[in-house]
Amino acid sequence: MPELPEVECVVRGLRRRIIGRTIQRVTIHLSRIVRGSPLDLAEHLPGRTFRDVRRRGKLIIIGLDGGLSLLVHLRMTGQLLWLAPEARLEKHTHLIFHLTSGRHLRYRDQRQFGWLQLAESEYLDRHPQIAQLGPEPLEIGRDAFVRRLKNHRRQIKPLLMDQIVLAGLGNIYADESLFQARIHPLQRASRVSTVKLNRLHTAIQDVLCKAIDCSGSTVRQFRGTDGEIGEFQNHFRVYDRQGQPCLRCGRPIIKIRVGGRGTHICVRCQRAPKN
DNA sequence: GTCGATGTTATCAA
DNA sequence: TTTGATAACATCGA
Repeated sequence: MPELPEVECVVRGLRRRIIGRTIQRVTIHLSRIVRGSPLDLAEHLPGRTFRDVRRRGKLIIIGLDGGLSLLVHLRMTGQLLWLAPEARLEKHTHLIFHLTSGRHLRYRDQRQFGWLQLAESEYLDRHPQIAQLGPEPLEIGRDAFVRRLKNHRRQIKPLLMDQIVLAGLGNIYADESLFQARIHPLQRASRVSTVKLNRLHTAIQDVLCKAIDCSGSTVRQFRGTDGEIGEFQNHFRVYDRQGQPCLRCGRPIIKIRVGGRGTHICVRCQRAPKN
């Protein structure tokens, strides 16, 4: 579910809520979602205080005192919810942080693909989930971005979604960015002109920033930390708009399959590659 | 009831 | 090097 903008909104919500709060205990209802030893987590977290929350790609990094960090990946349907202890226990709640204030931070995940993992703060940069990640799309400069993409002969959409190449784009924002830059998702990256790649760099930053301002997109069931839904889905120009007219030229948006993922394009605005 | 799809990613085969 | 298929899982809509 969540891509960079959604994860960024969760991170901001967490910052507002949990910094300075202390964990009293942790209850784990589905141990599979904890990477490493679930017992470690239940043993080492009580007594620790949340110090900072940040994001790297789609990964949430929560710093605790005593040199520990908690990594959380929401994958498709993960949620981190800030709730009163008496709040109804919703289905698919797999883990609960009971804070000394009495509040709950609950991890919920319908499809159970997401995970949490304890890590030593000192070695985060070498953590496999972090060390592998490509640059942040909102931080990389235009020329570095163009050089990075030009290096590859792959189809540009799967390339954009490859977290080693660029960290944070997923299916929705890849489609929206390619449409805005007027690039066909099947185009080989090395064959896209510099002009178009420049445009893509701008498009990605524009789309991601707007989505963050809209609190993300809620297509199925994304929720922020306070349970709020996003509203960027109301601004989609291609994603999930198959059959509806292109907002730029009027041609109906079509849905194709690229790299195994549903992909939305305007065939007039995004010219098909010749090969 | 069945099938295919869903915002992610790891892995394997070709 | 790149791709497609498959798998993890629950739910929804056709």
